[in-house]
Amino acid sequence: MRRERTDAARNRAKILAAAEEIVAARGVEGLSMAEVAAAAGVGVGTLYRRFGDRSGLAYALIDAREREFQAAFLEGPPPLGPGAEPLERARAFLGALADRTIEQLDLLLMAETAAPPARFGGAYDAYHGHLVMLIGQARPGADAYCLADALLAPLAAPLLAHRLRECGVAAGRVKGALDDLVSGLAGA
Amino acid sequence: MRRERTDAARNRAKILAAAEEIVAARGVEGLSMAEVAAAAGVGVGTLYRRFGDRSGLAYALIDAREREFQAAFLEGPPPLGPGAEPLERARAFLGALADRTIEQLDLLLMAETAAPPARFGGAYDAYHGHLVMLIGQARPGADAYCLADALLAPLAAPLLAHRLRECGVAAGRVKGALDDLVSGLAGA
DNA sequence: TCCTTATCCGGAATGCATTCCGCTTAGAAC
DNA sequence: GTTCTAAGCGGAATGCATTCCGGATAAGGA
Repeated sequence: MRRERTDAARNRAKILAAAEEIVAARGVEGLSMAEVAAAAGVGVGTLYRRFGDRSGLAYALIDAREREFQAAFLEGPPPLGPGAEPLERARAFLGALADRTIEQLDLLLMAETAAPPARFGGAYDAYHGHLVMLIGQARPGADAYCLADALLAPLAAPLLAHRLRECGVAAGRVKGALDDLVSGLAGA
Repeated sequence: MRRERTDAARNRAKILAAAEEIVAARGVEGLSMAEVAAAAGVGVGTLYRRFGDRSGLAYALIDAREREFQAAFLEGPPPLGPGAEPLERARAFLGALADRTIEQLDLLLMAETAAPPARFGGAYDAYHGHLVMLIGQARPGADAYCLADALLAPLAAPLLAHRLRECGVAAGRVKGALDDLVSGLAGA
């Protein structure tokens, strides 16, 4: 796997910029592959070569704003970063992730039509791995791997979007429920 | 809202039968709207009038096998039906739902591309309501509504499909994790 | 039995994601 | 500077879900 060719890198940047602009102007629904390609001045084939498909493009847009969040929970100050109790970190992490998810709900709604490989790789994997570590510290005997999935699942964009937008549920309640579940893990 | 016209009812049945047949023969991927319409001997417009869209058709196929399950947890014998402790019922229910979800994974994968209204109405609502009742009994003060969503979320088809098929996770582990979470709710 | 009309039907038309493939070019080797 | 080739490019072609709308028809009332 060699370094990306300079024309390819240039095109990637142009595409991302064009996509951001379109999303800002007309929202996520207005984001059609043909239009992004035209705005970026490349062919649609190029777009697919770089991002795989529509949801791959959405993930790329999300990932651009992803780095700082990962830094915060990996090496930032407590309670998110190291220093706090594992379950307290887990609660803080899930709360922060909920906020983040809500912020980018439309983009995530579009991204989550992706096929599993893309969907559960990348950022999901990072979140999952982080939780596995924290749960493993707090409850050495437990199936941290599956518990981490179970705690991440309630933050799926479609469910969140429905509850917050259609049912009038407040974000705080969702976080509260997750807190309860994490707290329940302590006593076993 | 009057009764369905007889020709409409006949077409609905023909469409469902044709769809079942195609799924049995070629799997869910082979299920194209045009093909179902042709096999049923109706126009595609009819199909859309009746089922809304592709995922609506998938839900209709699933719902056909849904009645008996609902009966089991509403009025069947314990531990699924009435008679057992609420949290024990909740564990039994989630375990049974997991089995059921895994059985129909392909159909659900197709159905869950649906927009929220269809996706979180119908069967989901029934499951959710049931859990809300059980959690309410076990923990009067808790936010049963959000906790129920959180416990149902890990059974989302895409996550389950990925973990079981790509990662080699056994179904029992997923159920075990849910058991742990439910058990954690007891001590609070 | 004959009207009336709300409901339903069919399938052509549309729009968009995705694929395909022959052409072009960056960049390494000499 | 020249050559070579893997990587990249464009955009026409394809396939499928979804929409549209003029024509048919079930069903209740006169």
